[in-house]
Amino acid sequence: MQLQRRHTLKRAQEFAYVRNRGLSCVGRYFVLTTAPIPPTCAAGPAFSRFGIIVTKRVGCAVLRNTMRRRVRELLRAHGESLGKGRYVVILLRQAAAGADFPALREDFSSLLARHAKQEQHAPQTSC
RNA sequence: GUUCGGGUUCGGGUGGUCGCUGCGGCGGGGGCUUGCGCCCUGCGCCGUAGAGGAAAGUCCGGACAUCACAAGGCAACGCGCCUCGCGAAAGCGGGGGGGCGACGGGUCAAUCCCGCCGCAACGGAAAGCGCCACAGAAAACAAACCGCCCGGAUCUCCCGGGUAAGGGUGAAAUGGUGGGGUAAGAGCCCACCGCCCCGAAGGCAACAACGGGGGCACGGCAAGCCCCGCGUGAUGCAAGACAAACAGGGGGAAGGUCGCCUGCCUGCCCACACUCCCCCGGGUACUAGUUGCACCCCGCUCUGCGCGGGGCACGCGAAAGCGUGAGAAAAAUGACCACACAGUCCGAAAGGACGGACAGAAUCCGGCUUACAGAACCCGAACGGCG
RNA sequence: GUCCGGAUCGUCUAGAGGCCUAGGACUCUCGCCUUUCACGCGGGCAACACGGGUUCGAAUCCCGUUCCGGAUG
Repeated sequence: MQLQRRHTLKRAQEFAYVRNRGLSCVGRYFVLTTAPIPPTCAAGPAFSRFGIIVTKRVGCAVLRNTMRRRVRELLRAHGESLGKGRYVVILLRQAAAGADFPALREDFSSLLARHAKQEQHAPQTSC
């Protein structure tokens, strides 16, 4: 799937919305949180929007850039299974520092499966 | 050839598939227009460009911008041997001078001299103030604890005087060695060395061969205050410029006062409400607008960052010349695969495994500092081999 | 991004070149007191972020590094 500028979350309000309202799922390297797109958003739910959080405790700037790019690549390859019309926030944990791409991919796909299961059981949260 | 030290350059390569951001073209969509057409775009395709030597730390210096305009003084801050070169400046480099430290040698010995190597923010301590703990008799300007010598005495012990050679303390103690001299001593006198002053060959200069004079005083710290010389207005692209909408109201300040080059003062200028401050209220398009801002200037122009000319920087090259010129904005420059090339580990070998140093542009440029695997080249030193 | 400031026991701090082998309070710990606990009394452990330089001598002065914090739309 595509991952252009319009597919990214930008404002602090949007990140706070996902953290307050969304369902989260913790893996070895990531914390995945998703929420339905808010009705106040003027844009249609034609696509999902993603935000990646890489804090300073992950490492120096070069390492943070590399990890963020690997997560972007994961989303580009596997992000479609999260469905459309959602806000998605992915937080990199400290253990992810220096993890290579196959390990990240394995953890991410298992996290996606668990997240889909959780989504089925949980009722749709009211906005 | 090996090792060590210093310097310069480079600091991962080639190809493929998929992807991201900027720009351009074509198409799509939207808006305006009767229309030609113009504008916008969070869309698609194609083309093209896309992290560093330190991009880092933010330690210096500039460009640029604003503070209405330019000026002087004080304060504050920075720099500080001489000379040459580069540079806008900061700074960098070459050479030299004196200084300090280690080593070796000279010498009876030394704080002295010579050689060699290394180091440094290296103006001034006889302009002034301050500090120099402990120890020591005494720590900065004069003094004398133990001693030594002379004289006296109530004669081991005390008193007066002379002395600064010896002892001990300290980071630092009133020039050093030898000789003369003396009651004992002392630059008291002499020789050599050192030091200070004057002159001076030489040197662009810092400096200084050498000569004369002086018995010799002037301890250290200025990365303590300070003095001398030179320099600096302040604030920083979140500087600033442009554009939309709206609605203003109330209170206060000072009459030579507010503001002003924003640490202080003077001077000058402007205003006398159109100033400044406070409070209440209103507006805010754009996913925080556009620009500054991504080589620059000029010309042509089919209006396309297209062409031409000139200039700047960098790279390649012997030269002529050729090539290149990131520009994001919750922030692109990536992921994977293959092949060679370095590197580490295991192994006798074949081979196998691991796996790319330090590190990510944010207005730009020049330096400084810090981090750094490895490669190439050059210079110097030591050791060894061959001729 | 730009511009500033700071670092001392586990915590909060004192310190302005020698009195510092760094003081105080809380904490911790040992003992005393008490039938026991608390309070109190006495003792102990425990720090100058790191690396250079100036100086006879540095927590203090200077330079660099590391870490932490603040202001600014």
